[in-house]
Amino acid sequence: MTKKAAAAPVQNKRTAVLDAALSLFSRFGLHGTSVDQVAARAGVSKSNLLYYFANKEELYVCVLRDLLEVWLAPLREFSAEQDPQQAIADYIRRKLAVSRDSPEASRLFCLEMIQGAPLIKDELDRELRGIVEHKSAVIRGWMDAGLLARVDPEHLIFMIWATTQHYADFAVQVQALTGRTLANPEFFEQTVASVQAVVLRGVRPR
Amino acid sequence: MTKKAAAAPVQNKRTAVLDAALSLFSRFGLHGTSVDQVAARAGVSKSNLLYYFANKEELYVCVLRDLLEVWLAPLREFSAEQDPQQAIADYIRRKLAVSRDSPEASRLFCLEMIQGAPLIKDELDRELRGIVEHKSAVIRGWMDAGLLARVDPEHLIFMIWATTQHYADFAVQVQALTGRTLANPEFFEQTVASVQAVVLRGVRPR
DNA sequence: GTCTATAACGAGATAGAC
DNA sequence: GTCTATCTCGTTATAGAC
Repeated sequence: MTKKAAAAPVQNKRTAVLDAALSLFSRFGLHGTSVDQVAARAGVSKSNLLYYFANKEELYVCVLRDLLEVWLAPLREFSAEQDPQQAIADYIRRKLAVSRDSPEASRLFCLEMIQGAPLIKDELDRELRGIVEHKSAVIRGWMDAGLLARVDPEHLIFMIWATTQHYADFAVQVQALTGRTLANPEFFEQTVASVQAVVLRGVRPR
Repeated sequence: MTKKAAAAPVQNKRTAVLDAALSLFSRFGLHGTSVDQVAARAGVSKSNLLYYFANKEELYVCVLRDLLEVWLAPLREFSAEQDPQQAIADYIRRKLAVSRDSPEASRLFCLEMIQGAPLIKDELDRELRGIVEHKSAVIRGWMDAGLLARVDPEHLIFMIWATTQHYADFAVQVQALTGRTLANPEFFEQTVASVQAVVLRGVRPR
């Protein structure tokens, strides 16, 4: 109890710093963001921040690690027990919800990927590869059973990833062209429906 | 003639610098790249580079301007005179060809978008908005004529953009998961076929 | 047009008092 | 744990000779 009471403020500070860091790194990148800026936004001093995180890069990696979990969660839920059409529809909705609720995480993930993901490449290779292979096998099973039209599962997965992330990563462009973002509930539902419609028709068996 | 002979080397240097800059900016971003690095890669001295470009930001904006043209070209070609299925199939192929041939341009474009495109937002608003509205109208016309299933044209365009760019922007991830990139001719054709298949079936009228 | 030298600044990181 | 002060280095940009 006493331990928890003492540790809580520390955790709060760490969290505040991580939140501030995500927000700034996702907009300006690692090199475009100064430790000072992160500290200011988190409401701590620079040297205090550097007491919690040994250096800037360690902070960055911590942010990325948290990120990876958010990014992977919807894929982990993708289930083999469901009806295939329903599983895909649900996955699209969940992924779009992530783009709506954690656009900064999505953008930083994208930034990191573009730069070759030097800091999380190993983890990505290990973690993601296994999950994707598993989910691809599930999709392939559905196709074998005649429940889905035959398309390369990897390309199908890429298409869903790319399309759903686009609304977070290119939010500025989407906003410029449609006047809206996923934060608008009506636009969110319209987007879910459109993406689901094209993808589901695209894999519906003849 | 004499003028051209004198101007050519200068143009070559400018071009070399712009090429080097694109390559580095697209990997490390504006702040992650030093003028020194760009100069070294272009084979000129730093101060010489700063003779051609007043400062780093001007160089960056020049790179972005060239980029925008590459990025917009396939969309401009998107024609209303064609058969809709063929027009969409061609557009997907051309866009994937850009991802294969100019992955750095695609990545820098994405980087810039994520950061809110502060430097080219105005141009983007003007240029892109007009084209997209025009192409959307064409697609809507096809739908009205019963040649395509009814989907929101903007979302359809986003889906094609996102999916085709993904192979450039997330090349590292694609490589990690499939072992290949668009540089592989076989993989390129397989990708074109998969994306076309899903999208075209997705918009095929009932 | 091209180079060397250097000014001027910003940012990451550390030292040490409290 | 938190602060102030400071060290140190990399980088942009300029000055000025050739």
